[in-house]
Amino acid sequence: MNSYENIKQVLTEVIEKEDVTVTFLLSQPEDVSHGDYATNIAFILGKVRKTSPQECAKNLIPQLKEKLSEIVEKIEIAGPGFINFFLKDEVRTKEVKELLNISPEKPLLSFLNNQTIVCEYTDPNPFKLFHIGHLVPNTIGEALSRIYEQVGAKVERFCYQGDVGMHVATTIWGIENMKEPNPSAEDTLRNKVAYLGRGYVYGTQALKDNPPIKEEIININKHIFEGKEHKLYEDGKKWSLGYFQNIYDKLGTVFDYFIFESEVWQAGKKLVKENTPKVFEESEGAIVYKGEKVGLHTRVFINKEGIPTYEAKELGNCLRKEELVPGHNLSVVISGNEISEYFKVIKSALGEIYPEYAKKLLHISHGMLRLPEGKMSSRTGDVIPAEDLIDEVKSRLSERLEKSESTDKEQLANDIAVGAIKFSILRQAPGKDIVFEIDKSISFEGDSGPYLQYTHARLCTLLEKAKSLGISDSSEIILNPEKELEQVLLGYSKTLEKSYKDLGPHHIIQYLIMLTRSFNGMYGRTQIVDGNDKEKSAYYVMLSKATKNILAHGLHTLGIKAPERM
RNA sequence: GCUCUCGUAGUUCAAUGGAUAGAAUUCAAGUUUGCGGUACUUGCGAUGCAGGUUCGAUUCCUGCCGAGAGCACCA
Repeated sequence: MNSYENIKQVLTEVIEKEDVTVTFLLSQPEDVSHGDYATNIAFILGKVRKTSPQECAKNLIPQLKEKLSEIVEKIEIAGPGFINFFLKDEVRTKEVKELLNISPEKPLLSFLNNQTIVCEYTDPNPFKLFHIGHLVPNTIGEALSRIYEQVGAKVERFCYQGDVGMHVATTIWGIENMKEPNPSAEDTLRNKVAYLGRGYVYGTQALKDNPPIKEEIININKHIFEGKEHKLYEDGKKWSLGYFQNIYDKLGTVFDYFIFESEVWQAGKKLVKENTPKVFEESEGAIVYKGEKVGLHTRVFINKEGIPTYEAKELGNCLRKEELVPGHNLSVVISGNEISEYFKVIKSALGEIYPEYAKKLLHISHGMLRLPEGKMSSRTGDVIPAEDLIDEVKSRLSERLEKSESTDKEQLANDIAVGAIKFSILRQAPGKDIVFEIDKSISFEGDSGPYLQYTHARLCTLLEKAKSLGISDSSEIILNPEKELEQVLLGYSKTLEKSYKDLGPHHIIQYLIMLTRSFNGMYGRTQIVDGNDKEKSAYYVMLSKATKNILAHGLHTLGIKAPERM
């Protein structure tokens, strides 16, 4: 039992003796001078007793002191009635030493032991560009998946892709009519996909200029929906998927399952049909769900052509996940916030048919990624491909990378560029739009991915130097304990817990920035590796190693690589 | 018009109903003979407006003002 659990238990015992059932908080104060832990228990008790929090605190302190004398240096009342706990230095340092054993490979916490979570994210559509907007759900989805894994869950990663529908038919029509030769077989995937993109732009524009061609596109759509043979369709899908895989490799995502709309639309349509008019109803030739009855709005699930829309396909998607991972405990879907309202309708409809499925469905929405230069548009052709953005970030790093000590500079460039982008996405709470400024993201100064990675790389070389000088990492001599750094280090698992409970990877980012700042503070005022005083050095080396461990663990949990050389 | 999300330093972001509202950046002033200075320290600077609940509100409730997204066969 660590000191946190110990104090929490004692507080629980004390409050039980008072014969009140309340929930109190025990947390780390932001300010070191307020001690290692603080509780609001006196406020809660004061409310019940109708006495002042200070008075309650005063009454509690003697028994707390007695029960915690082993680990606590002092206990104080502070401010309007907080009780602050100051650990004995040796107790705190001992707990910091235990951090030397943590590794990203094994889960740090166990809230979700034996639970399985299905997590769907990224969801690019074949035949369309993998644009910078897809980087957001991918980054958030990967980070949340890893957070779930770090609290003990088994996560099955899903990618759901729209390989049928009007966007596909429009692309095919465009390619067939735009009078451009097919790419040769040995051409790069990137070029082949760009070719598909031009087909989509051409088709969209033609449809706008000449609405009657919609008939032709609808015919292509039906043809593909019915699963009939189509050479261009087969090729195009293969190119797209191959290209997507290259990007997943760069981003560091390994999906367990890919679901295609073409394999779930029948099931979705069937479910809707079977539940009409019980759940759905016919309206103007289409089959709709009247969301108004639960405070939402009406949405079309099957259009009057008899083709299922996004909504019905999503129902099929839910059923498919249940088939692939039977009995999973939670199903998370990460998507843009423009879908939020639709998703509520889908969830409500599903809930009328399969309440147990709807109950475990969790939708997490995110904002758009915007570049200061201008707005994105998916129809006019000025969409920015994700790969172009990664390349642009890489090229701006090139000057820095010339003096790098790394042996694989291409890999390093990718890791820093992707890390910079991911950091920018994860640094704020999911939901709001993200303004991505390339130069700030790679600045190496201030809040940035490269800043964290660089601190990690410096720690690695520092520790190697210590090792080569024969300095151990477990000194018994601690003259001036680095209280602040130790406290921050001990706060990591609480931060991870908070990130899990809030579904907010940004808490980890905030924490890592605080950690590196705190470490760099010590680095600036102390000589860590000192061959002339190995005993004293050992303590600082221990702190450095713990910092490196936590930093590596945090970055890994966010899906950001932590290179050992930069 | 209706629904949802959101208004915090000049700018980009934080803050389970709690202590002096934190960071970063910009600007100004410093530190460092020592391991990667791509560091560290100090200063300037903010809760849209008006009520309410509470010992305590950036957080919860109501109204107003402002921004974005969605509102029937696209995804």
